[in-house]
Amino acid sequence: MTKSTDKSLAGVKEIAKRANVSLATVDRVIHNRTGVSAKTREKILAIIDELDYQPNVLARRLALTARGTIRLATLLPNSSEETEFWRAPMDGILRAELEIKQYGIHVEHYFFDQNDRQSFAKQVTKIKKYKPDGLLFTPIFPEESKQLITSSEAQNIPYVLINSDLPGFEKSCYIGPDIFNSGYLSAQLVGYCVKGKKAVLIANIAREIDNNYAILDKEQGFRTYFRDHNLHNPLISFNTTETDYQSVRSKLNKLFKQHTDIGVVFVTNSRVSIVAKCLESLGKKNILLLGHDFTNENVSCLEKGMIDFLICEKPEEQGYRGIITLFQNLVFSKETEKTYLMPIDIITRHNYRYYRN
Amino acid sequence: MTKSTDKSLAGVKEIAKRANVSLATVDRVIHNRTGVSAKTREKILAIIDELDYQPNVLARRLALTARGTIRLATLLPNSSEETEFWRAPMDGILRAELEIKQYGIHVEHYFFDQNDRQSFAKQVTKIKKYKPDGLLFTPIFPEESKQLITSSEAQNIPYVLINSDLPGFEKSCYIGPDIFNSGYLSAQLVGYCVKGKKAVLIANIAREIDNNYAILDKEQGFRTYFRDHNLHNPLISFNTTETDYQSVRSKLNKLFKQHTDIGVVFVTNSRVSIVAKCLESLGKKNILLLGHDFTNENVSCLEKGMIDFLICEKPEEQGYRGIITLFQNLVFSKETEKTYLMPIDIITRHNYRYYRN
DNA sequence: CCATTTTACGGGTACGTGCCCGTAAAATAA
DNA sequence: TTATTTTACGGGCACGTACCCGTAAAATGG
Repeated sequence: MTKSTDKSLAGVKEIAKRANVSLATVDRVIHNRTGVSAKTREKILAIIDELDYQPNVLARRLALTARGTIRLATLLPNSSEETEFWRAPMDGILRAELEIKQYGIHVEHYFFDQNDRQSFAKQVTKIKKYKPDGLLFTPIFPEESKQLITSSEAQNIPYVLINSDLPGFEKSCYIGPDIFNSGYLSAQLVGYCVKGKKAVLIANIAREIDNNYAILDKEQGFRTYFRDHNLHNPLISFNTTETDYQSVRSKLNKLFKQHTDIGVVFVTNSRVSIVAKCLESLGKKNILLLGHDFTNENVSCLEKGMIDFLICEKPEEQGYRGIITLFQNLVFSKETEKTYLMPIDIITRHNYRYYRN
Repeated sequence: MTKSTDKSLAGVKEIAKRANVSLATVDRVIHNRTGVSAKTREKILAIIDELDYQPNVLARRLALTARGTIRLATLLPNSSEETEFWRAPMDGILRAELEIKQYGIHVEHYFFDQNDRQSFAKQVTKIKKYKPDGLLFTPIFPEESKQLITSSEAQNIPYVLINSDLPGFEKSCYIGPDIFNSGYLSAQLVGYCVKGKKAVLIANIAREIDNNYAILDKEQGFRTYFRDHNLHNPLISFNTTETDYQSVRSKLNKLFKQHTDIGVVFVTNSRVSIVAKCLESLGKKNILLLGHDFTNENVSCLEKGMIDFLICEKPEEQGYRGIITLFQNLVFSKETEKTYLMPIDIITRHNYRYYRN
């Protein structure tokens, strides 16, 4: 049994006593300030090392509240009914906020429209005016996001990217899934469940697909699995930028007439429930349906057996962890991991009840 | 946008100023102490309510450190190579410990031998001598555990059960999986993956099986799924209390000769890797193998494709959350949830890398 | 050798809360 | 009425850290 727990109770006072100096001198050493002779500095550092001194977080923050609050900013899509997904990260952010409010942190929220690059740029200028000490956002628009990163680094303010990555671009912190492998895993599930040589439909339903790494990478991962494992099921891509129910339904209808042997549908984003309803209305049964995200609509379809698998990557925790990361970086100058890859969770109608997003 | 964030900065001082009283009087009201006239009490309570005052956690704990540390005790099986599983909850406990050490909490660890009821009882008497303020344990031995619960309640010390439950017995907090549904979910996976009417082997490999709810409930859940869904695959139970590789191998060998149509093996606890090695050595391929827990051995087999699915219930987090629950109960008198059911996670060789236990 | 600057350090206060102690005023007892 | 208890409140210190201010002693300047 170690005694380290006992030692770690020691504070600045104890150090000062052992070094025969005042609290202030110890303080100077701890904060690398001037005004201490080399000799005493060495002595104090030795004692700090020996005692394995760790500053009391509570007292530190308490003392620091006098110095004013730390300001954080978030930039995420506003969550519409259609893209309910973005509520979860915001929930996580709010939870983190509540937790660290006491430490003198304030968070300001900015929202943009997923279908409007302009709105993103507009919010960015607002944020720059606010001059936050830390920043959290999702790089949905690659070009604008790269600019934001560059300017953040120029001003030396820490930033965190969540939910989707900016492949091949150097950044200081990404929190989210490994999107390629997320697609790869989905394919593995399909591989287990599909019977024979049935065809597999890969459904990309989004306003923008061309620049959308979150979708493109996922499809790549999915297809790669089939290639890696010599599975010869036909893989049919289905792209549509018209995301409403009627459009999706009529297009699916055509596809199913064209390809009569479709046994699986994989939806590359959260719009699974729309597909589920289309399949039901088209009278398509015995089709394995899987897709992404723990939205209310999706879960409700999962529960009824209309969806077989949901792949989820804890969006709530992404938001939470993003804020906590900034907090720890700014307050305790803790170094942030470059990438924190979220688990890729498999949800069915029999474990969704226990899932925490 | 609410202004509540601004208000919540107000502290005791502000309340005192508004009520024209001293800090001490406000303090008395907050802690329901005597020595305040009904009139001023009312006035202060009104102001507290209006300001939505919430005490500063940091300052509170800092002030309280003078009053001595809070003592917690844990009682878990010692983790041998054979039952590596129990390292994870302990890791979580240690992580929590590190986090709340600063708040003046000390945790003492007690261990018992999973195969020896006596050792459990012995540790219980030691714990009673220690007189902890809070207790965390796993109720592997039902009778002894019930006694421990009863005595804890008599002395009014909060306790948390983790990992497996004590069905039908009233207790104040359980943190762990819904074991029955965990088995149910495993069966669902089998249902998706199994081809035709192949037989399914349910392997219970443990020193004690009769009283082992963690195993019995799981098997029940598994079988119930097959009944609920009219699946007529033969389900064969395989019980053995000899847990070493050689014994398991020879018994499996006999079984496979007896039943030639076995297509699936479900191991009801963490001893999946042993079975994996047996299957390999017996030259059995194309058998779907699934079981429990994210141990090193299991993961290594998963990686190599010898195991198809691992079902996990975040044992690390169970330990972490258990300690945090006690902490919040004791320090912030936060009421504890009666049951916190952990997610039931599905791990394959393509998402295990991202899993956090 | 004295005046001025620099170095090296100690004293003291603040952060928000918990709690002990002291004490006027009010209530009760003699 | 006076002595004693009770009520209702204020003052002040402590928790561990951060940081401002003041000041002897040492170093430098002329």
